[in-house]
Amino acid sequence: VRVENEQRVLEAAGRLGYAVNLAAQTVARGHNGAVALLAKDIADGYFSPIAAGVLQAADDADLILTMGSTSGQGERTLRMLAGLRGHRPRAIIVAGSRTTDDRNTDRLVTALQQYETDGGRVVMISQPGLPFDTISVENVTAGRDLAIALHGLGYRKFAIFAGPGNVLTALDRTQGLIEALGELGTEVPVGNILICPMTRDGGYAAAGELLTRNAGVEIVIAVHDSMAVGALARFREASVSLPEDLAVAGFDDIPALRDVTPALTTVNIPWTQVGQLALQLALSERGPKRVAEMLRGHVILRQSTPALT
Amino acid sequence: VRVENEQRVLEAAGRLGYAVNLAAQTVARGHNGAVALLAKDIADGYFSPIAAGVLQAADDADLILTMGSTSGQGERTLRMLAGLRGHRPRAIIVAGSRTTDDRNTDRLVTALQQYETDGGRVVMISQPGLPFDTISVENVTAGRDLAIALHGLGYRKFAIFAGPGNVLTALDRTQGLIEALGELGTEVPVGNILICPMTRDGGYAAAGELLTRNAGVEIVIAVHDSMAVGALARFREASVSLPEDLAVAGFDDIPALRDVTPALTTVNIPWTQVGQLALQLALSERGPKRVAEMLRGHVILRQSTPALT
DNA sequence: CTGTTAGCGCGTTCAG
DNA sequence: CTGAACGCGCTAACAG
Repeated sequence: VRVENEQRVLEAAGRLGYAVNLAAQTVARGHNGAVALLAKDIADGYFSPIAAGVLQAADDADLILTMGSTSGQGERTLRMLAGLRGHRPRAIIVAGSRTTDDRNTDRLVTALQQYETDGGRVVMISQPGLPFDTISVENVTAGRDLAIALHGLGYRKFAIFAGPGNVLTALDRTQGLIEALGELGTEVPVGNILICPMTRDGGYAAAGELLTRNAGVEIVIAVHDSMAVGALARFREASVSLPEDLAVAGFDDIPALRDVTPALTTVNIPWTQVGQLALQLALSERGPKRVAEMLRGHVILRQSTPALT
Repeated sequence: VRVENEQRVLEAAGRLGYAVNLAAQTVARGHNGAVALLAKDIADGYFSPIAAGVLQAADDADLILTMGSTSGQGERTLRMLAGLRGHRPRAIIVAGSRTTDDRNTDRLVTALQQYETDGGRVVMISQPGLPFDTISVENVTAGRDLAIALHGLGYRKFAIFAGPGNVLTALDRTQGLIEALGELGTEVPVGNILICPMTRDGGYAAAGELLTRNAGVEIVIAVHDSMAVGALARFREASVSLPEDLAVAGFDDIPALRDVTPALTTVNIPWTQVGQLALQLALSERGPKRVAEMLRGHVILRQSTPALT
């Protein structure tokens, strides 16, 4: 293109206040260049670290991210997916733990495969075992590592805020905890394993429940930090001194932990890296065989779980 | 439409995995039905209550919200606006305090007027004095009310974390504080007014600065809660007992205050209502004369500012 | 109520 | 390197 003409056009465009019509581009090209994130199980007000990881990765790649969050409802997830598809994203990333009893998984898979047939790209986060490229996290190992670390500090009387009974992430972490403790000779009484929503308020409620039982517990482990934060608030209300009277630990190392007292022991999960890998995968061509990568977390000991002397 | 035919079409659509092409709809209709939120000055990790208010309102109205956040940079805001326009939203809401020295305001106004000419709808939040429909907040009054309340509790030695020197919201709140205190006979020494970014980290840094000065202050007022939360963290690190040795107050009543100790005194700003009004305005036809509504906040006293005896 | 037709703004040909 | 023509999937306007 001649420079002179380019200038002339640009100048005219500026004068007339022209703005590209991305919708028209999308129609002509078949997709809109953006990546969609379909997130289930977003925890509470504290924005899910999963989403945050993908978001940051998208930002670094200078990519637009369309987001849809559904409250774990299978039916709603399907509707949301249909809506997202309407925008013709070049890739869809599905994040959030799968549940053991979701009858809609099949329909989800079908819809996503349909989308792939239409030329889209699908990447799953935290949902191993589905027929798509997947990035996930070693939740059982994370549970084991945390249990071993805390047992090493001298803790023996555990309570576990185990999350809902059907969320795989919660189940895996709980399993890891119980398994490792068992191998170390420490049993967790069934009564000390509390089922509750994986949210701040869920942790708050479970803490209240635990208080009424007076179970002589030394430490509470919540399978997600947001629950641990809620528990902290409830214990504080009940004038339990932390961490002297009771230790607390969580999982994920969410950013909100910065402003919590005492500083919370947790298992850092490299969500940013998960997000980057997922995005990278989403932008790449689909290979002949399915990618299935697993990442590990690492325990971070902080003031909420001092060594018992 | 005959029910029989509708069924037949729907069934075929499901079988073929049909998904509407919203982009094509947008091209044909001229806009995409969504409302865009162009937010400046998003505070820190804690998502701006302004955006949260609009988001909630949009959710209630079952509307899709396109968001663009710019870090207060005038140049970037313009580029972002161009990008948003490309998506053909039916309305654009511009949120975030205006600054006194932004040379790009004129260009922003021009671009937005161009958009209005093309049939779009523009609504401003917190930026009074611009030629568009506007919802804003009485920041001077909020400052005055908080000052009067705290003076009433017995406080006389104030420090103010005043935010950046060019953000109108920060300036107005600071002005209200100083004015009202002056009328009550309490002067705030210029050295006790700290300029800092309107973020958690800004408050954290300002608190550190204040500690080195040893100014004999009874109470710190930050012009935004996120700064107050940061200050809390810094004071705690320095083993200042709160609120015994030092009181702290903020503005906005952001949700993150729930998990902060001690509970923070603040001025609740009805951001949800602001968001609702803005959205309502954005969906309505533009009237002959400009709408300019002002909302008031109200002081909430909590444990961080006990009465001095 | 139904079938038909003309654009919407842009990418992608294919000639000039 | 440039201009013209076609088609993307859909809405709106119109005729049957």
